[in-house]
Amino acid sequence: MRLTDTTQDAVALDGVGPLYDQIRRAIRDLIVSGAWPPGTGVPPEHALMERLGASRMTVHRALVQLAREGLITRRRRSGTIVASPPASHTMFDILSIPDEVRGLGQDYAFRVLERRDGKARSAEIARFELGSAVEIAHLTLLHSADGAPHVLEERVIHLATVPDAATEDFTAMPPGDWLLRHSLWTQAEHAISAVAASATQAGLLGLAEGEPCLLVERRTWNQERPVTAVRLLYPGHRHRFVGRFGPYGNV
Amino acid sequence: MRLTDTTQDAVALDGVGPLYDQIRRAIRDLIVSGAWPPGTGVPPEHALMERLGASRMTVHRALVQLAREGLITRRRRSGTIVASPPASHTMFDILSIPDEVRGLGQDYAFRVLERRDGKARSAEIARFELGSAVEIAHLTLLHSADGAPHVLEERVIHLATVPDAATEDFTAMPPGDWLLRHSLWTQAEHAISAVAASATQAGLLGLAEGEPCLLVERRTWNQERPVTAVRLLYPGHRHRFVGRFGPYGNV
DNA sequence: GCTAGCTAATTGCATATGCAAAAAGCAAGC
DNA sequence: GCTTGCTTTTTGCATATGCAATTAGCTAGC
Repeated sequence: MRLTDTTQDAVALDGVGPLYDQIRRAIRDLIVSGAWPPGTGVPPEHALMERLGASRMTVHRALVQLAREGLITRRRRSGTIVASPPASHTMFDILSIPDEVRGLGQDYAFRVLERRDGKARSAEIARFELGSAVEIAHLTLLHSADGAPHVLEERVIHLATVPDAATEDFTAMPPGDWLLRHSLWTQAEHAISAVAASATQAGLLGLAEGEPCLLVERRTWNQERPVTAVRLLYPGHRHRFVGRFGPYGNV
Repeated sequence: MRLTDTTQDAVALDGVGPLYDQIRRAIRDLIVSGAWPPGTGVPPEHALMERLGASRMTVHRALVQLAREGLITRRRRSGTIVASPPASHTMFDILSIPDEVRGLGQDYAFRVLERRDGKARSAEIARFELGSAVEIAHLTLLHSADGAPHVLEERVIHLATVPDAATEDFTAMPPGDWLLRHSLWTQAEHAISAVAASATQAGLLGLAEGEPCLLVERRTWNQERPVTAVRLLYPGHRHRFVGRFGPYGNV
């Protein structure tokens, strides 16, 4: 089954800038907007050439660049398909906590401590910088690695953007992973800071009150619409985020 | 004055992979190795074409890609020159603390609290993962923003790699910035964690003992040779590192 | 000396052409 | 059915050509 009939979609050139770049952007927009989801077959160069009235080399140049950017993968004879979004591109990327734990060679488990759906309360509005009166699911979870507390997660999901979340109980998969599969995001904002664990947090994480923790806050949007916001509290003495790179890019 | 006579350097092709990519890598290597420092004029396309026996389009393709990667900048008629390494490419990049503070619109100042040159002592060896008996300069500094403590820096500089550091007193410029101008780096490793401020640290930063701080540790190398290692301690409640991006790259 | 305008160097872009390489799918032979 | 090899589709690469756009540097005129 073909997921998407790409012949129906207008690869629309906007006339600004070089032709190859117009083509590149037009296809990129179809991909990032979700019109061509991962796995979709991109028309072959000859087809695009005719549809766009450009030479094959020009179309080729656009596609090669998209491939280098990781938006598409190309194989001779098989053709070109839309790639899955890269799981990670910096050390603060959207990453799955199960993957993170398993990547360390430890057993992963999680537990939903609390859940409440409905209009956001004032504490939540302040903590997550929400608009007033938005409908959210509010979750608190504890992730553990080899049985020991790993990270404490507090999350809100915007039900207006992700209505399916209302009927999902998050027993099979933590909400972060579920959202990666059931929603799209186009923007994310991360902040990292150091805070002292409150009494409650310390209790859940097995720390003494006031111990330093790394707080990772992340908010994601899909085209201006908020998707989710999460605060991840990592025990500081047990955790480091590490990255390695050179002046001209990651290695 | 021409910094570098590029006509003397061998743009050496290795015969592996596509020609345009061999050319790209050959020129990239001359740049990242320091043979063509920033500002060096890259030979024009016609010259490379003759020297390499390739067509102009092929040479062009290599140069266009290097330009997109930020290694060179190109202007019609003026030609192509080696670009300065990008100051920053993720939120944990090598960045100048003066720039960081001034970017927040605050006044910057710094003070060297302590300095000792000589063989590394055991505490330093442990803290910075040094080899034994390496010659280092060991510095402690306090950076301030609008008169208030901003970050506490503890740094070692490998004198074998950067001998000039021995005769520099770091009054005009903090060592981080000085190193950016007086040494090359090809690799860096960052780690970020949360720690409690010790009594001494708390005193210098104007905190209470035990308050959470963000600890950024960074080590840099130039082709396997260690250049410097630094531990930056930021008051946690006053500091956040923020980054914003989309699934397909920074915005 | 100064300015306006020309010249020429250099990169940017698009096209056409031809061949190479990979690999999916088909056909022939066993 | 299974394998072998051929055909054909699709991308990958290199070249040649021609023109456009930019602009450094020169020149002529004042």
